Amino acid sequence: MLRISKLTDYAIVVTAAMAGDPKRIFSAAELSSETHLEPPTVAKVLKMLTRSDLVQSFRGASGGYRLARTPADITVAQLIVAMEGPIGMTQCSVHQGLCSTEAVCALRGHWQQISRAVHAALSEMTLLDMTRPTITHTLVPELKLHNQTTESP
Amino acid sequence: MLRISKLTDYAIVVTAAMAGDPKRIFSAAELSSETHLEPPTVAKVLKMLTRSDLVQSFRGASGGYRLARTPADITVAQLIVAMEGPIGMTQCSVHQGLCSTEAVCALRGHWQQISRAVHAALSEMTLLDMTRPTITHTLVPELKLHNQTTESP
DNA sequence: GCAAATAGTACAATTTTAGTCCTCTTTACC
DNA sequence: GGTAAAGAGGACTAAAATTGTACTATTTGC
Repeated sequence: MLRISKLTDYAIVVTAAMAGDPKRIFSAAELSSETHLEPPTVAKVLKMLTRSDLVQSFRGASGGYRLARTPADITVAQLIVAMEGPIGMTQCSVHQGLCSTEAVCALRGHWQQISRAVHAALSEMTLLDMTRPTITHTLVPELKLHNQTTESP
Repeated sequence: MLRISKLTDYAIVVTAAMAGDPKRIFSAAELSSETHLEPPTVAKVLKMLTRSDLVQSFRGASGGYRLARTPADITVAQLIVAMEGPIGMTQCSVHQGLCSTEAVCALRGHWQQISRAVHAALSEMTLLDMTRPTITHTLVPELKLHNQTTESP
């Protein structure tokens, strides 16, 4: 299915919640009840995002977390990279020399191109976009055509 | 890392090998030695691709496999879909109603948009492209060369 | 009929991922 | 200063997905 991990998914849910009030400092517990995710999970995600400087943390009593930048300046690509490491669809497109068939396989360069294209697509969507209604935003030219509204959340 | 499964990777290696001589019928054993992948693995991949009509199979003695279309008409997106099912980065972008937070999470429509964008990027790269030297082809949305409109699922 | 080849299914082992818990450090406030 | 709230960091367990393989059945050419 070409999927991101659940933890990455959670990271986006949590940061999208924070984007609703970008200046405010949220405790992990608050974000947990707002997103309906388990407290330990939310805490784990926030720690990871802090290490990548996508959110700022404040320790001590009345501490918590806040987005490090405005929602418009945080992309889905950045969030995915923070949680999973470099975007690459195959091992060989990220690390050289780990694949046993690398010597006889000419595909590595192509995978790198594909990964860059996917990365570019993911860089088009910001956290601000994620907080807006679905229909307004278009990502790639062709997609303007079939812009259907499939859901009502 | 946002990756495809190894089996999907193998599928592309195997079909890329077949693309070198699109008319020829290859046995699974031949493709195994050509790609340096284990015979059972190659067999498994070919069976899956056959079910999705990306390769044709010929049973019986002197049987084997052949690409069902020309390499230019088979995209990486199609191969990924054949191996992994619909491209969707989260469960909710493929199946409705399985995510427990769906009721309170407004992200589903956005994930569908993102998935379509990724699908579009993956539809730009064909098996023919994969057999060519790396440097010539660029794929990043801004530099897009050809607009082939493959349908989104 | 026999040999070569694919079809289909099932399975065991490995690897990843998820989720939780525990201890330590920092800070606000009385 | 003491205490409680909150994050930091790491370790660990359980569960799930992925892999790779094996086995049996079926088809076809000679």
